[in-house]
Amino acid sequence: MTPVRPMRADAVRNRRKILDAAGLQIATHGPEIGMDEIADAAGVAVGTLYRHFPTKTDLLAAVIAVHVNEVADDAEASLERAQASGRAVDEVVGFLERVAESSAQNHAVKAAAQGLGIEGHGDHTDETRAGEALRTLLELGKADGDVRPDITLDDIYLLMATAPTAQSAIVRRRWLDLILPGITTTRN
Amino acid sequence: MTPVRPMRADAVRNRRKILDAAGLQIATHGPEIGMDEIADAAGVAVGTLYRHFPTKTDLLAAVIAVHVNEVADDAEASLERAQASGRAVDEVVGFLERVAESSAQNHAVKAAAQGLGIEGHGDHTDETRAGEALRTLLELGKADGDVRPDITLDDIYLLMATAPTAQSAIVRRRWLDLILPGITTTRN
Amino acid sequence: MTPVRPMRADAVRNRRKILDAAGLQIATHGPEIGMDEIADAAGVAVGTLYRHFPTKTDLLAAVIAVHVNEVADDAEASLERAQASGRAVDEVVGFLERVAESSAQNHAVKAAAQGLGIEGHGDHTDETRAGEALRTLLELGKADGDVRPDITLDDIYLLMATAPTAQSAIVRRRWLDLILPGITTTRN
Amino acid sequence: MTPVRPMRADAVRNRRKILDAAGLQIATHGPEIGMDEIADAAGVAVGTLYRHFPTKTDLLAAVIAVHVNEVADDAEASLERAQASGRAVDEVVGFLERVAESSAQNHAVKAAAQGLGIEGHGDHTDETRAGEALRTLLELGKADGDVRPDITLDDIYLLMATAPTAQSAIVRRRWLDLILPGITTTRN
DNA sequence: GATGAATGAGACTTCATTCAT
DNA sequence: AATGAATGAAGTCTCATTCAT
Repeated sequence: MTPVRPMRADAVRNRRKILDAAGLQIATHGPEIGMDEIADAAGVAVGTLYRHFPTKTDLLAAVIAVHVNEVADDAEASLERAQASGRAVDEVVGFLERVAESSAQNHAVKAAAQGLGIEGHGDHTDETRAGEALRTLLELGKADGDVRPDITLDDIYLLMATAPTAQSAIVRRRWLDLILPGITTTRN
Repeated sequence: MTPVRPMRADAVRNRRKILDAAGLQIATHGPEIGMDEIADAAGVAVGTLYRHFPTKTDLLAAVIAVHVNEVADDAEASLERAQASGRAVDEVVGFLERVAESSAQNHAVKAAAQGLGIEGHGDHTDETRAGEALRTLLELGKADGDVRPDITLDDIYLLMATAPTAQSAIVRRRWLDLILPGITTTRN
Repeated sequence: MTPVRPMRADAVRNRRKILDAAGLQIATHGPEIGMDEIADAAGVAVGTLYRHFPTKTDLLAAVIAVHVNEVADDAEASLERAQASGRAVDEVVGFLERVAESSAQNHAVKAAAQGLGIEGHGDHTDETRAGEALRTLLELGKADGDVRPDITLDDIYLLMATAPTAQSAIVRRRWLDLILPGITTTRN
Repeated sequence: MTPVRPMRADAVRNRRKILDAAGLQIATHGPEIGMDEIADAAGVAVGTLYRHFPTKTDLLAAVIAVHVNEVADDAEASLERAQASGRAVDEVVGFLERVAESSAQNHAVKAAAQGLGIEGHGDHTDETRAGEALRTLLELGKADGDVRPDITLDDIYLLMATAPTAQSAIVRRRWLDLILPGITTTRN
């Protein structure tokens, strides 16, 4: 699966620079940002950008994939902590909080989240990783009696997709407060 | 406040045709739909479209205003029914359900909803109407003991803004189920 | 078949300007000339060019169609003269001479000629007109005993397609001399 | 005249691979084929291609030169056979037939042929070889009384340049039939 | 007022050529 | 000497907006 010949060091560096710049530009100006601007921001020429991502769509997909990857990492880390601490609900809550917090990546992340539950073309590895970690996390929470027994993985995806990512910390916190009673059994 | 010279009858008709067409086209194809397509769908020429709305932004704003207006109507109707029936929570829930249901109007409605709570350019009459009706509705619900006492108008706006408007009826219903425990006192 | 609403006068003017400019530019610089250059040469903006011809291919096709049309006119005129004068061979020769002479239109005409016998998408009217006139012309020439009896319309097309359109008058004349013995019965 | 430092064996090999690939690609896709595609087809990297041919134009010229060389070989072989057999006309005809037959090389060959009579940059050796052989061949034919006495070398070049190289065998054969009466004295 | 043709900046993408590895 | 990544000018086409009819 790995390419026979590894990428040249500078190519790798450029790929990352482009991905970073694209993520930032898209987050700042939305996906309608021009390819030239992204190339500028990455400090490369357009041609280089197109060598790495033959199409704007490809670039967008790659940016989303990066986020899906990060989300998957986060989910797995959350699960590990939950297994160590025994406080699964807290990790569920923390996970949702952080997802909503990725406001910087705005639309892209939301699209990624929706992709998690809905679409997904190409390598689904990260989607799967995230899904499995989150499912286990939920089970742990249910076993603890802290997560409502009818909550499913799709519910989490739905909340991820509707999180107010572009809002202030206060609003995001309030959103969590509104959402939590629906997924936890906490009496309040 | 009313314009000195009233609009010619056909101009009024055109304005409505354009607004309807724009709403539909935007809902169907997103806001990146071309002005020509909208004009076509409205059965007028672009020039006419631009006479009524000097800018695409203006048109979008007008489309949103229409929805804000509808939402305001809905809010007031909900309030009236609540006052008659004494079941305010039900009306709050129904209201949120219908808002989420405006999926056909997709992006536009969400923008409208966000506009409600956050921005608001031009005539705020409808925003005000909606706000007042909803606030009263919430008070009624709290008085009944059915709505959590800490729920504010902004909370409703936040939920409206994050409703999964573009999803299926099942998903929207599930979202309501997840959301309701956060705003009601219902034990379940 | 004719559009209900006739083209606006200025649109017609522009269409012609574009077609003329395109013909000249293509003849001068080949079909790889840029759309912007053609627009400039026509004295219009690119947008106008694209309004009239949605695609470069469409423009090329239109330019060719113009030439096919001219060739058809020429063929019919040749036939008429032949019927009047009774000298069909002379008209065949003259026709071929003029076709080779359209050097200004270079590749485009050659493509058109090839299109006559081979391809042809859309309105074949002119192809048909040219074909019928030329066929009759050949029959006349054969009846006179001046055109070899085995010469077919396709032979004429083949010669049109291989005429040295881009060469000097002297070369074109020499080409005719080389070609004529093959189609005429003239003893020399 | 020979380079001081002989090419390295692998460089020679690469040069030939490139030339072959270029010839094939150009014949298949036309001269607008990309340098990368040619390099790929040759199994080398673009850099290597550019080391051998500093410019696309240079590469095209080299491809043409290959064909000119082949044509020269063909012309000389034809002459030799004519001298042996005493049937010069047959060799003229055969030569033209084979030239038209190089359809695979399409545009390139035609460009080469035109180059023969008109341009010619760099080493004219092959042009000269071809010219001398063909001229002698014509003289032989005229001496036999089979080739029209007014036919010149330029006439042959003109026919080579206008041969329907890209057409089917049937069409090419028909073209020969049309052309031959112009250059031979054969009564038919 | 309505119409729809014209405008032209800007978007995405390609490709001959250069240059670091 | 080969490799293939980087460059960036240029090409085709779109679309919000203007303006002659």
